Amino acid sequence: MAGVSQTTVSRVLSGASSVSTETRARVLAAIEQVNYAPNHSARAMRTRRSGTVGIVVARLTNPFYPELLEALNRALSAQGLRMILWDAELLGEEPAVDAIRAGLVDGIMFTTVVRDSPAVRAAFDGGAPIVIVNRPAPDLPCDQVASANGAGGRRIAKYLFHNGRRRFGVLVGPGDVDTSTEREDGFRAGLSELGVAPDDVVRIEGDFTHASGYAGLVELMSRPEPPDAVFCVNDLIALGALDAARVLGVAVPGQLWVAGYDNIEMASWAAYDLTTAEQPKQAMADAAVELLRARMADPTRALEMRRFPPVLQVRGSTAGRAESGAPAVA
Amino acid sequence: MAGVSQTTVSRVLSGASSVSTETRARVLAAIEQVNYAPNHSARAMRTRRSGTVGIVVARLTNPFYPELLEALNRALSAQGLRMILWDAELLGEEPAVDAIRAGLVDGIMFTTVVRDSPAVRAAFDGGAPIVIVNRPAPDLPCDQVASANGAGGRRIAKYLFHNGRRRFGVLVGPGDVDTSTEREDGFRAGLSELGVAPDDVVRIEGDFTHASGYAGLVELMSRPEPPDAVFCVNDLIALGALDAARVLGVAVPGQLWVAGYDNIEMASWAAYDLTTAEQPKQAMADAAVELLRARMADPTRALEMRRFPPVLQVRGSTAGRAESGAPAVA
DNA sequence: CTGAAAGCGCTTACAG
DNA sequence: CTGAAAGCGCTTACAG
Repeated sequence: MAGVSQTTVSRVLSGASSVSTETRARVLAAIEQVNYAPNHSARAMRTRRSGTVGIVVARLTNPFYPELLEALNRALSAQGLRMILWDAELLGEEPAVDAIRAGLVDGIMFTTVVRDSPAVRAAFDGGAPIVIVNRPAPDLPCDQVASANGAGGRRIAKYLFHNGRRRFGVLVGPGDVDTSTEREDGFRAGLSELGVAPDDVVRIEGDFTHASGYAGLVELMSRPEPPDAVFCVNDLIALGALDAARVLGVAVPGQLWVAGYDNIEMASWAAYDLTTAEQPKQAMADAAVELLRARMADPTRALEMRRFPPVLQVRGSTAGRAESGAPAVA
Repeated sequence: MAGVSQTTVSRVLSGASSVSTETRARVLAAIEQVNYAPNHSARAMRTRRSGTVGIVVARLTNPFYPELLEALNRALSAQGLRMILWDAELLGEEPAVDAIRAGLVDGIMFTTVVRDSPAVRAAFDGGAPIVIVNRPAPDLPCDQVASANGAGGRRIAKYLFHNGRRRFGVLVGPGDVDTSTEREDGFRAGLSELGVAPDDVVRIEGDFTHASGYAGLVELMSRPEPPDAVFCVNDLIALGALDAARVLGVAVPGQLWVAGYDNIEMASWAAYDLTTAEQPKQAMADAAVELLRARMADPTRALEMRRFPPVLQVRGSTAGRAESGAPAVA
């Protein structure tokens, strides 16, 4: 090399300790010349830090997830961290959990439902740095970031009612997924506070897909007294519902109002123009990274659950009617 | 531990060398009991294999990329590999290239335009295991996988012409991106072979977004002699164009036919029902992984460029007219 | 079939 | 400000 010890090279690379200006220059020149790059594994082995965070996703076909992924990538990059991606549908959550123990990643984030399993349970109980984003899981002991789903559902209920809607449909996801149940429960609670009878809220369970929303709306509209407003627990379902309305010839918003949840990019496109509860994805991603780093720094700190209030985006699928506008007659 | 040497443990873990049945059982039991997980960094340092592949993406907001990402993830998982994800828009391509030298990843795949830079150039010239997927880059020396864009464009041209279309618009991406120029050139070549005058093909340059397609169609339809068919070089542009048609009151397919390229999931939704050239994403992803592994195994093998012929998906945006149907009058 | 030893490429006390 | 030495946790010849 260029006349100095390994130690010194390490020092100029880390920048932590002091090195004479002249030596530093000499080392830098040598590095440049040899095109030297420090070995990641060796460094990770010594420091016990990989600089990498595991992200567990599923259903990338729901545009919400790529959008969240971009936000997470931005938040991680800002902290000099990188992400390794696992698809829970392909492999389950075991590989991610194992990766923590193997030192492959410093921590992981789940953006999906976390199925309980011995390995998963052991990781949580062992206090591994894990954050759950987007899907609240009250019974799992880890830091969490989620939308204030209940408040969001309630807000949409009030918005629809105050604008004259009286017969409601709600298109929900699988019965055991908290994002869906929280939004639905909030919605129903909001309506019930306004005096709407439970019978005037028709519920159809499906999954978080376009196809499910499509089928759900077809079913709703085939009822003797079809609803005049439908709340879909996510945007993808709502887009499916709007497509079904289009095919059935149901006028939106003339005959039916539709609202979603998430505010994915497509919700704003002319074909849909969907009123929806926006999740502040970047803020949520930033919070998730912050919580993960805090946990890594102090494994004993108290668990935190951060809820982000959604912002109502009013668009054409509810006639663009202002949230606080005077009640209109249906 | 359980009465054996480190060497023996390593052997039962790797499974390569022979270990007596009894010893193996004893080791396995101990591993189970201690909940032991081998350290990834140490292993990677010794074997000089990380088992990880870097994927460089951008514009996850174009649904084509999440779909490709899922396919890549599937192909990599099948080989026991994992992926680390970089967003080129956030960080450029340097981190990925550096990661190879640092041994963080065994190779990388670019799914985006690769901007030439000293570091990038050095990696390519050094014969690093790199595969470019989706975006052909003829001047970069590495294995590549791409759609047969020229053939795809030509095929759409013939399809439209043989079904009576005579005045054409083409909505293209940035002028320096090969996917766009190849598709456009194929389209124009196909029309020219059929005797269509270049003046009957109006070209509008934009980018690969919904907004760009929207604006492009508005411009096309404002011309004195608007086209009766528009080819969009990707689906996202086509969806924007269809939304513009909807807003302008231009009937599709009555007044205007629209075709895209990619066959993203949304192309099949009722709101759009878009005729498009499908890219066989899983086959392309499988090929990319195969090429990368072949390169890792033999750095001296000849460079390969694999082209995948697209499959025409005929839908409502071109009246669902069969590809080989008798010419209809416009 | 099994083990002792070397070494992968770093960082970090410990000395000077 | 700089260096020699130890050690992170594995795998892989080399012996037996």
